[in-house]
Amino acid sequence: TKCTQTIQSSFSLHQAYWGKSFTDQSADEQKTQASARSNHLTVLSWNIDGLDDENVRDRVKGLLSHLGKYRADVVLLQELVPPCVKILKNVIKDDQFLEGSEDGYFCGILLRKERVQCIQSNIVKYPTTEQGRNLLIANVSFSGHPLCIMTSHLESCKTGSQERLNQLWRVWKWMKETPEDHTVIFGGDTNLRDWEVKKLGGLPDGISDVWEMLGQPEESRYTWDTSINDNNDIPNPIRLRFDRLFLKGAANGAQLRPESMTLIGLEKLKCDYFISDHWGILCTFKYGESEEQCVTD
Amino acid sequence: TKCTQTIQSSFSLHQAYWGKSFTDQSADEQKTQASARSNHLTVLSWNIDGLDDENVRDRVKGLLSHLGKYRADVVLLQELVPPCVKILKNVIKDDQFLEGSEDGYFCGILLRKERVQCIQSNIVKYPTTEQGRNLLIANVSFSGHPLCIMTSHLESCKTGSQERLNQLWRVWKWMKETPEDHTVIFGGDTNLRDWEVKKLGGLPDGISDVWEMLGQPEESRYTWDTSINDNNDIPNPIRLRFDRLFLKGAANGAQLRPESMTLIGLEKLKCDYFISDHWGILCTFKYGESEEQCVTD
DNA sequence: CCCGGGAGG
DNA sequence: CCCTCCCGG
Repeated sequence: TKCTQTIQSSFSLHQAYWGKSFTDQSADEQKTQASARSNHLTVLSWNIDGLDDENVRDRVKGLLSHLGKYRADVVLLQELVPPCVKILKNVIKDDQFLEGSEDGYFCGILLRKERVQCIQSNIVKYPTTEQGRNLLIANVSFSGHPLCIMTSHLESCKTGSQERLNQLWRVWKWMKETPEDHTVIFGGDTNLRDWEVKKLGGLPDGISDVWEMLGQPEESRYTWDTSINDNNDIPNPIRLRFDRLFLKGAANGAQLRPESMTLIGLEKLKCDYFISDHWGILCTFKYGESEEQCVTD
Repeated sequence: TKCTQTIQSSFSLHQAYWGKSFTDQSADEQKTQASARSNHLTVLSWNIDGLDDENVRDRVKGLLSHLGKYRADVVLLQELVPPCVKILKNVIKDDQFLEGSEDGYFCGILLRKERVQCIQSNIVKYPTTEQGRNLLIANVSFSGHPLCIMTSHLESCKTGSQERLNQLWRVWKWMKETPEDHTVIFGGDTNLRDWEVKKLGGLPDGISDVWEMLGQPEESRYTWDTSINDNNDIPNPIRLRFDRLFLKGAANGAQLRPESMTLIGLEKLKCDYFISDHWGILCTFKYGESEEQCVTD
């Protein structure tokens, strides 16, 4: 019976990812079609709270449902833990997996192989992290466009402010130093407070906050929100924009522009728990004409 | 016997102040002589930690010994509490007492009547204090010179930084607005960190830090020093210059200049405790020729 | 009246 | 992984 349970469980996890679990098939097909268009790129970033041991199986299943539903071209995960990675690899066969570490908790990048080809990947250490954080980078090709994908989980907690800003500075440095023919997308759990970015003098020239580019939509502002999410049993309503995407455009050629940003993971599981204490960010981008071409047209 | 004890205790307190308790009589006489010279002014500022209930009687006795030893013309005390005030008033008969409040803990000014005549006193509220702090002011006459004496205990703790700087700003404002024929001396527990003064752009024009005027003597730098003072059972060595004196010179006439600054209360009592967690500051000033007169001489 | 860590809301 | 309070170092 133990074996049967495992198979059934495994089956339900595969089913969660591969289908039959969502009723609105037409919406799924629309999304798949959007994603499949070669000038559209979808990116999903999510801190999945692998350090929380509550309701792990239900939560992983919920995660797989969302990954299967949206089939993002690029998935950026934070707080992965080895058991979770094992399950994801077992279920998801059409993605390439990059991981920031092998033990503890760490970031990961999932690339849909038929859409995004990895050229090179890189793990950058934060020399003064006290929480084992690092920066995970993938240089990829998407529809012939060179793209640099980055993710990280910056130092946590209010007390980690100084180190977090050190790390953010390093992320921005890497973005700036990426060859200028590459579009650069960073997505991750920055743990940033707005005043911290101000303290650094705002975003560097050439680097934009994707949420700001989209006009600061209120409904996708707070990615960590204890007024709704009670996974952490925090009684006070606190809402913060911890999870962010940064974009640096390529110097020439087609320009990648954000089209939409949606928060996911907002619904409770049957176990009365959310998939994570963070919402996920689903973001769509489109390659359009470059600025130069627009002007000369 | 209870009555007898009280009389004996009271006697020992009087003795602590009035004499027979210090062996180096010659040093005392020197100090008394210095103080008695009409162009010399002595100021003592001390946070006596009235909120600490340990060894109260021994500590008050120690305080009285120091007050009796130095007989400062002006004594500025912080963290006075009513029982302590009662004792001081009972023992010290030749001083005028000004108090910032009647309950809780508060500042006080003691003026040697035969040397310093109080013209007017004033209590200035800090509108946003969360710790009941205020500014106590005395306009006095010393050897015919108009003098404004101020003391305060600015908002405590690192977290009180913003409020503390509001209060400091207010102190400086009152110093600046004192009639220009008055010399102004502020002394008290400022709880300041050096970076906070920097944040305010340094000292205002016309106001000086007396410790700086004396060339920043290292031996009287730290008035709160857990590397020596273990009253608070803090194992880490932390040294801060919380207690400060500010001086604004008079616009004309004789100029008051600091001559020396000494920390007091550095010795442990028999009960293996210090009088306070702060050292006291004993400062001597001298009236000299005004700058104008120096130049024209 | 320092600082950091742990518990509880 | 919010905040505040309390305690110990």
